[in-house]
Amino acid sequence: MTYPWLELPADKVDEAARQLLGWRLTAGGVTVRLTEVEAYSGLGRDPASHAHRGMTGRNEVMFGPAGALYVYQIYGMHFCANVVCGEPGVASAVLLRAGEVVGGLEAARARRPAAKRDRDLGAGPAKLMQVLALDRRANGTSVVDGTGPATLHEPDRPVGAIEAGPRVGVTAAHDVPWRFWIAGDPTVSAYRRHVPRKKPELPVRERTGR
DNA sequence: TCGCCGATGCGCT
DNA sequence: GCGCATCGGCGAA
Repeated sequence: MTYPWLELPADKVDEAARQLLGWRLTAGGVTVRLTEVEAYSGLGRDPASHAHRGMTGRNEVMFGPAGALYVYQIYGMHFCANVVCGEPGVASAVLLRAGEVVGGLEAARARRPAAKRDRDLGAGPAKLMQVLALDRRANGTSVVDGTGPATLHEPDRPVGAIEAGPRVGVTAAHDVPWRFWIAGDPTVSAYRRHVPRKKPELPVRERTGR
């Protein structure tokens, strides 16, 4: 199989994100059709990118070859995955935000008992990971050469219209419309602007003077 | 449907 | 020690 987005240079990560819509990710006996993604630039000018401040132990994979999964843990309990794009040395990546379960429906339902409707099964970056039974062990594995737990396959039907808007849950660079989704798809969550978690009121605890 | 909130681990300053 | 590219349950509207 050929992966056109795999060949795109790092500065075209937004184009890679668009191209990834409609591709099918298979892992753990479940297949998901990508309906919502976000681009993150590795050029050093994207403050929202995990790689914005250079290479660290966590984001190391982002600096490697395209086609690898960059998996990170968020809020201590969830995992999210990116597909690394662009040439090695530049940390561009595409976050997988949502998808429609198109294979292995029973397994998907079993893994996400909280989902009330099938369209909710993969409607979120961490939900995708749950449905596909992927976690930190998938970090650094390839989705293009068959050696990893997850594999990407080209779309089996036309993708149709694509829409774009600001990225979700991102504090910085709110003006960049680098979230892409398949227009009208029910698995795409409504956009919510990032609300900084309200800091709990300063502890009213009196200084005990001790 | 929306908004708030707690859960919970760890990377990074 | 702070804050996070989140999710699900709850109560209010």
